[in-house]
Amino acid sequence: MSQYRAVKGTRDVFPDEITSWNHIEKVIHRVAGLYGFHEIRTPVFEYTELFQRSIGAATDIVGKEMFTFRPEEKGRSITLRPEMTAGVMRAFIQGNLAASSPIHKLYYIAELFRKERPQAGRQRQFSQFGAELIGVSSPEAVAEVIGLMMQVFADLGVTGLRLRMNSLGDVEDRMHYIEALREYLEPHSALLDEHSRERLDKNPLRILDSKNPEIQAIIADAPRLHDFLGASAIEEFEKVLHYLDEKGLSYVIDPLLVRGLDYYCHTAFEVTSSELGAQDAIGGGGQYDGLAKQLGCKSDVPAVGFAVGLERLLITMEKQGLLTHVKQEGPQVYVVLQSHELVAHAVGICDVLRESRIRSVMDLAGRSMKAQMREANKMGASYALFVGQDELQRQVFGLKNLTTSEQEFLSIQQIVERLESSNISSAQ
RNA sequence: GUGAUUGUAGCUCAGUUGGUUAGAGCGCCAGGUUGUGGCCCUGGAGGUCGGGGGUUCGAGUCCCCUCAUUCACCCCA
Repeated sequence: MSQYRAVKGTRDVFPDEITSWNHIEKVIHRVAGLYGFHEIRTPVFEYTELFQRSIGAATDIVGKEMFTFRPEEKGRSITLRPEMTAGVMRAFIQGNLAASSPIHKLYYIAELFRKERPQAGRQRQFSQFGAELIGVSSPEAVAEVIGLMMQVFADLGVTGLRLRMNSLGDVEDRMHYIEALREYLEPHSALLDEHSRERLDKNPLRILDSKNPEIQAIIADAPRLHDFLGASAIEEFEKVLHYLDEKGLSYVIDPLLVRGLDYYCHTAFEVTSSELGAQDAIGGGGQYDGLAKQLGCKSDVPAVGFAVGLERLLITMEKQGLLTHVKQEGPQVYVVLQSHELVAHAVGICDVLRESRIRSVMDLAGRSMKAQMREANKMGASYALFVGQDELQRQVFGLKNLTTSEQEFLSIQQIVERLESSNISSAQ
């Protein structure tokens, strides 16, 4: 056991798993492009106030889950990003993107950090793919964003997901509701657990999605958020649902769905996977029409977005057997040396092959031919190319097809031609 | 932050009521005649049994502490 381990809640991704990641990322880039979204990258850390102001100082994320530090003793406090929306919005405002176009469609694949106790599907460093549509948050825009997210799942072959929808109304609706909820809960406060009691004045909405059955019983008779929504909010929400119907996306309306970030309003949604255990949210998002202004933007900038947990997506896909076919590509040629003294010739041959874009490897460890053949086989090489005294003298080398076991003797030039043509056919 | 769980070779795990040089499978390395893989066979390397203390004639096996893991609460993607 090594003295040095990866930090708690972090992990290494080794080459055999990278192929799965590449596969997922490729689909994300393709689908995002299909919907006209452009990639954005922002710094991994931001000034701490950005998150306090956007996510909400009373939220758990900001309250106790952030990696915060002060690089200079008297300098400003900095935080490793616990989510992406705040940073993207900050960049949007700072870069004055609004000046170039009223609408911006951005997406990202990014590493995030949250100081939580690690558990299945929950790491301290994790990655999300997400999209932010900034400038409009009409029902069409909301539906497009949800459509993008669901199509990524669909294109990856993921099944059995549950999409839950809710409307939080506008800020005023919400204020009224929070008051009513607080009024209802106050008399029950003795029955609430410690967490919920604390939230009662800080963030009462969060009590709604508590997993504690006793609290759920109390919540059952609580006033409903839906009854506090204005007519326009209801109308908008129904339009969103209509678009989802049109797209053939199935969903359930969950009046208790509340998201943990303060900036959400109107439509909120979450996708859960039954393959996941306790941490079953694979993606979620909603509208955040007020965020830009909260961050100092002069004009109102409505927006919608979502984020998908890539580790959770990966776990789900693994459980559904969607990654077994994604394998690392083996080399086309494994150059087998008769003896290690000929190593310089093998280097030269590899150079020639690689110049012709033929993926080739050779043994660098000086192993026996048998070991080299075994490795070639294990790597999934298509051909073995034998280099020995005879070959070098005659300048004709044995090329063995490792699937058919057929072997022929060819010059390097002929070998290059042979493999280049197989390159072309495999590319098609 | 709280609770529980586990911690023996690179990986997955066995290790009987505490008793001699700690095992298996897979993987790795080398062989199975003269320059050639996938199957099979043989051999080999590799572990201060997470770390520290204690009980005992004797501890991988019991006790305490510590570190780490995993799962759940919580939170969220």
